[in-house]
Amino acid sequence: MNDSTASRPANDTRADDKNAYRATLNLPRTDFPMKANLVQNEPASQKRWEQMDLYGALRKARRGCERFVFHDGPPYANGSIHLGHMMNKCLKDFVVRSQHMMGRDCPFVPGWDCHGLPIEHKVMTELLTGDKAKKLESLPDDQRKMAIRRECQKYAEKFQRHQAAQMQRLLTLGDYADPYLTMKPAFEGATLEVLASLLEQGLVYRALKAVHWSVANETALAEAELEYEDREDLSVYVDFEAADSERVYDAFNLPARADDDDEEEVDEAPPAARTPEGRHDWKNQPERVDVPRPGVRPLTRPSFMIWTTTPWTLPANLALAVNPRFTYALVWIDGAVTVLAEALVEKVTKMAKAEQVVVLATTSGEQLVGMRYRHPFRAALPEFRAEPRRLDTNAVWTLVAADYVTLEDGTGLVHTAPGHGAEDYQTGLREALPIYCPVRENGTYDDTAPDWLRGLSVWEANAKVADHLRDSGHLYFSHTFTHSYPHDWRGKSPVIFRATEQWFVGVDRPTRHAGRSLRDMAMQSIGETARGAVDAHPVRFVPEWGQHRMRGMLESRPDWCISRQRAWGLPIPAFFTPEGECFMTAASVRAVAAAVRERGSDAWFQCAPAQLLARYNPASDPDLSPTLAAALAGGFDSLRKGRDILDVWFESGSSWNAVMRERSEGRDFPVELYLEGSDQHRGWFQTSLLPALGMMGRPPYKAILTHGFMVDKDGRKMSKSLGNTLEVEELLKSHGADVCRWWVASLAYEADVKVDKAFFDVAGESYRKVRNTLRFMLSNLADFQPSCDGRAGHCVSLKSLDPASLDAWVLGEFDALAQEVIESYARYDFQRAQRRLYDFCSDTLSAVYLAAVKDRLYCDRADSPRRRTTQTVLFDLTDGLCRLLAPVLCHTADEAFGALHRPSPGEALRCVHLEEFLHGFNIAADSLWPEMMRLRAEVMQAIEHARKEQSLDNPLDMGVVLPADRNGHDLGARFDLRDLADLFGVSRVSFEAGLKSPRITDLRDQPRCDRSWKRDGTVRRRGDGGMLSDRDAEAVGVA
RNA sequence: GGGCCUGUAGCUCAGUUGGUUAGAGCGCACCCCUGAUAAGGGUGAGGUCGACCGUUCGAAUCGGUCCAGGCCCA
Repeated sequence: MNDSTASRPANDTRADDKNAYRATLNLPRTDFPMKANLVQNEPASQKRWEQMDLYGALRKARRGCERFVFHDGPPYANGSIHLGHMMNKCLKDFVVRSQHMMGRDCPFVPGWDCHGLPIEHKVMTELLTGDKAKKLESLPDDQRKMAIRRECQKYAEKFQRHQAAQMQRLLTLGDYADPYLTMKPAFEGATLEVLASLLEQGLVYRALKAVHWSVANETALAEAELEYEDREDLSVYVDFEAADSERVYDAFNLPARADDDDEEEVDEAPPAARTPEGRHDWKNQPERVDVPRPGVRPLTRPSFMIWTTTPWTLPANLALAVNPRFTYALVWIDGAVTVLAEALVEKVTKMAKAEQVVVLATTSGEQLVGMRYRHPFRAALPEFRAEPRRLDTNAVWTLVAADYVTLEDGTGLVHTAPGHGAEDYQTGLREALPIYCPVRENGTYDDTAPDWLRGLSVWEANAKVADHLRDSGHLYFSHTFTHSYPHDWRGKSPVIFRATEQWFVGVDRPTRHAGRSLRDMAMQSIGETARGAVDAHPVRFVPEWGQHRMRGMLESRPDWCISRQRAWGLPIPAFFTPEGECFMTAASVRAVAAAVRERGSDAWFQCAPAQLLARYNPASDPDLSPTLAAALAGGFDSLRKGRDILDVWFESGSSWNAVMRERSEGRDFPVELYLEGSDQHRGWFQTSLLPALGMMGRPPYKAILTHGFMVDKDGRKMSKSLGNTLEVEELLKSHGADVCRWWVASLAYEADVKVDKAFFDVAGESYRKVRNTLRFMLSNLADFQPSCDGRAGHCVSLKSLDPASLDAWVLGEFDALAQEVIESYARYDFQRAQRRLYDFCSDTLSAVYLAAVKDRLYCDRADSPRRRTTQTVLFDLTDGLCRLLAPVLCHTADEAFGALHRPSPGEALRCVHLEEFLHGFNIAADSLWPEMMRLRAEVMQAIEHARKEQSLDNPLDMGVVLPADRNGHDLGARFDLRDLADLFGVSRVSFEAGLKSPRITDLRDQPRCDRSWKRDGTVRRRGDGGMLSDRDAEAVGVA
């Protein structure tokens, strides 16, 4: 039993040999290695947890407990995980594991975003570089799309598996056996059901939107499918005549002509003749016009000059944009009066080689807003189709304000065609202009264009329009020039901007929820007070400023365009009658959703309309218009399937329905928490919020937690081109998952996070400190048998612990630690938890408690009550500490936990992840301990002083005399002097009344114990010939 | 250009409602131990709190401007 007495010093004659009694000590030993070897050992933990089905076991163990439902935002199934994923997944795992350890039932289903352009783009690039391109082109549309879709699916599956493996290598816990994938049939069906619900409420509509359009391929293109190449184009400067000359001159503050009695109007003649280059040929005019003087109102009609490199878009011109903050000049240029930005007058007139330029007046752009003008070759507007939004045809052909107008090029007035430009489109929406596009899919003008352009292609139209403008006197100047222009990445053909029919979710339309709009509901749900009532339980934002961010975005967001013209995605199940009428009702979508649940979204491309609508009955569809009802009466055979697919954001934004509600039969809605990067305020947080509000009337989450982005050590963004990125795989290979997790836990994640290789070395250092602390405790429990399951063991009841003892002190410290760490986990303040845990290991344990109890652990008789008490404390501390560390250091905590609870033969290894937190031991430490610890700091300084002044190096050569009372505290009577000596690392301690501060005494003339090396005053020569203190003599068994 | 956010010792972070000489840890320097040893312990030096202006008896903290950086837009 007591093996320390088994052997005696081999050569007890050499009393000065410091190692004489070494063999009689209870020195630490353990199999828990100092070197973690995480890279080798973590996969073993991973395998162990898989074999015991840790996730399933937890589900079972927590069944019926309070539920904490946490929902994963799906990363895109493309490439390897990067640092951002690593942080995100670690943070999520801290939540999952800490909630479990708080005793909650916390299911977690990892998910992947599988559809969408990036995958389709990658796959198409591969298909096109191979020799399959020709074959693909020759296939009918549905078959071609199926061929692409099959490749995309393989690609998505491959990278989903790849990323899942990487995330598991990060030791994250979740239902990896059954993740959610947005391309799974059940998910797709559930997404369509969300769409049906919005459709049912009239929130989904079809309208025009300007998009990049490939004329050659007759398809819309995404930004990623564009390549910019140089192209030569015709650049034109065009005069748009003002409709009301006097109003323009008023805006420039030119005094009215009081001397003209007859209120002579300005010249109504057409603009002056032009030179072949388009300049005004004022010298050759029959009646020469005098040059007006500055400040005097001219008699000629003024024009607004614009510049464009796409003359073919001029037929669709509906407005001119000015920047309200710029100064505009009224300029006489060779016989004509024109308005353009003051700063550009010189540039423009020099370029056109103008001969006579006089600035007559200036005014601010703001003054020009609202002015009307005449279109240079259209007298009247075409009929505009009724749109599901308000149109203001009075706004057509007026000057509007736009802050994107710059002074870099052109004239400071921007030709605006809402059907042919992104900014133009936005301006059009804002000003309630029609989205007018007279260009057909094949790039030719339709019948609404002027007759001299009808049927012409836009590329031919450029010159024609310029000629027409020149002939009519509206062309000021033209020249060809080369610029970078978007081209179709496949055909390399130039792309145009063209308004097309798209599907939208309207955010300002009344829903069935008390008639409130999605926008109003969204504002209320995030606790926004400005618009009226606040939700009883608004979404909680961590950190709080997330609410500000979301508010700003919700306030200004336009309707949501949910359609894309691609192959790899979930089709929008709209049909078209032969007459071109669109057919898509809630009931028809639900019928298609049923088919999709069975066959996947491939069904759309593989089945005939009649099959897709097998579960649809027009007779019982309340949403069917009379004309549609008539069209469908004869069956579905004549229907054509729509070619749009859903925005992938709509799919991931429906995951609360497709994953959480479906898997829990509706119970898990709303979920507790969404946790993503701050970019998701516009992304997933919002695209989840709107559909959920529409369908369920409330947000899908109770709280939103956001984290910042990874930047390099200088605070710059990380990018491959800057070469400042780090690979997760390499970090895992060089440091292991636990060190990476430890690092993530240490972050102030709400702001941007600086990353550098060196930071992981630092994290590794502090990890080792924690690990060594655990190791040291384990190594002093090698001979300790905890009492459990009724078996006899060495545990000592801690109930009777002296509150002034070191043991009571450290247990009190643990209680405070546990409380704070658990609270921090609950608040998602992992940084605080990590810090407290580190400080506890490094300071409370390693530097103070363990250093102090070392002597009794090594030198006391192995089964002395004092040693066994301390071992009991060590055991409990290690147990409690492993649990607190487990959510972060999931491998190391489990490894240490296993080493602590050594299983008997045939017994299963205990897993810390199935345990719960220990909230503390309820041991009250003496209230004088804080004072004693302050005293300790002073003793340390005094010791340091003694080293320098008295050349006393070894603290065991010192004694400490303490003030018996301090600040009214009677210290002398309470504490165990041996505890205090150990606490200071000296040989002995005494108290002295009236002393102000600690005093160091020199004990070098006192005998030293050969075994404990202490000079405690009881050391004398013993029966075995050695110099031993009383305690050590007893431990060795000599008198 | 707009919205939101960040900026405290070389590095990572604390600093409660504005109130004494601004605190930790890492790193660094010096020292101790050699019975936690590719460990452990002690002491110490480091900051005009991004810059400037203002409010106040008093500002890292409140207000304004600017600079640098990030996310999302344009």
